[in-house]
Amino acid sequence: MAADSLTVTGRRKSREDWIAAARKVLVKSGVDSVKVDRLANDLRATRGSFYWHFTDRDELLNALLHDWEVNNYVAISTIRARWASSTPDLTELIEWWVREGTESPAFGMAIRTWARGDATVEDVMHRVDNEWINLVQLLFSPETYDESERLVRARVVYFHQVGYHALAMREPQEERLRLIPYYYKVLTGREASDNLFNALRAIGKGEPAAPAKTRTRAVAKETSKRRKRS
Amino acid sequence: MAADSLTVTGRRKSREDWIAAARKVLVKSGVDSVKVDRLANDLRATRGSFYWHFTDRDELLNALLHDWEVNNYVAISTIRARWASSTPDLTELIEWWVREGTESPAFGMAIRTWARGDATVEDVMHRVDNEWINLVQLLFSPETYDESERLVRARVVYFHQVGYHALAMREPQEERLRLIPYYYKVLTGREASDNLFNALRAIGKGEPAAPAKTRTRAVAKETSKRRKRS
DNA sequence: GCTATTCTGTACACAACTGTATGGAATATT
DNA sequence: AATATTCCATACAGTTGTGTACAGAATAGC
Repeated sequence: MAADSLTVTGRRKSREDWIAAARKVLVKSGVDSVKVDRLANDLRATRGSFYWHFTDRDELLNALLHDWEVNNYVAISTIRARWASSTPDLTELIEWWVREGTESPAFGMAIRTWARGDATVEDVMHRVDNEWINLVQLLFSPETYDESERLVRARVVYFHQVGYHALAMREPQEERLRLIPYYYKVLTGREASDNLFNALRAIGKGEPAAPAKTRTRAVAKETSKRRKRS
Repeated sequence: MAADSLTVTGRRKSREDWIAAARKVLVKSGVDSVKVDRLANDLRATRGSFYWHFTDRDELLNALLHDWEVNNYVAISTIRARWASSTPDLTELIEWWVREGTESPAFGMAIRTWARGDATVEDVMHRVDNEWINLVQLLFSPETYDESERLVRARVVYFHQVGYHALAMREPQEERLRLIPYYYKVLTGREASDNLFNALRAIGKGEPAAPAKTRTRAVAKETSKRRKRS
């Protein structure tokens, strides 16, 4: 439990250690830079270890993709569950997105680029994106908005969020929080609620970022089935 | 002039041939897949040729980045010029973005991923993004919107567009065009203008896509100065 | 047609990777 | 403590890639 998840010196390397190291490289330099050879260096281990945990470089890549997929589904259904009992509100999403730090969005971006050259990855990505868009649509009730506008509003909310990450914006948290009510207004067409202001205040004070933690945790244990990369 | 820009069989390979081939790989698989070795295969040439045109693999990469930057500035200042003489309207941007086909946005995405691992690329990207956002802000007059709302509206427009590309949405042109008036309404808060409908009709009929051509044309000739990749 | 210049292929030296085989270290089990 | 199991380092064989050197082909200039 006394984890030092960075270089993981000393103790033996678990499957998850390799995946974590791989994710770091994936995020920073893309799939093609994920070389077991370099990971071994990073982890101060040898490739011998790797090939005990994984049959293949491909299996590692599968694990990476699978983790991302699962993390997203977890996030989506958590929010969906919350929205089943109370009125859906953009605040919930904003909170989630603001809290997910810097690692998780970068992971997403890496996946998206990867998807351009690999049909399997692209499929996963599209499935996840569709789920998100479906979720966001719940924000706009069918009574108030017609079918097409609902779709478009949901897309704008989601695209805008993904775009934000794509730009790798690095503005101070303070400024980001300051602007959020404006986003709320532009995206929903309504003035920001008290709910939102309270949530922002909480985030500003550095509350324990529960959601972010959930999203980062590795999940897959056995994805073994070989996936052919196009 | 009788170009067959794909495999470029027969005739000698120009610097631009190499760059074009490289861009194709960059877009599909990321920087780290841009290997002079493979490009030579693709072009049915040998590495000997490459190393006459370029001192380095790095020089090729520089050229790629430089092209992207210039293409963007060209686009931005074209629109800015148009908006100097007539009232800025989102229609102009939408036209531009819809027309730029599938290659150019993918190029942008590749650059964005590349930027995560290379500070120089990141700088270029941020400069370009800022220029775009400044441009888009012209859509929202300071008389009608306060400073922060202007910024946020411009961002939402731009982020949303980048996000759209990040998702690699592939819906039929028809459907895309159908939804555009809704986007217009959501993004500006106003109903779509006649202008827009006319523009959409023109695009629907497959007008010569002038802007897209401009953006795709290679530009750099000598970028030689070596850039250190982090 | 001859010469100068521009471009390309081939050969060489070496670095970065993948995957396999295997002996033995580290840890758990009794 | 002895034994079984899990995990890792090393050595080997092969592929992919970078960059240099140089001879000579292709093209342009005269």
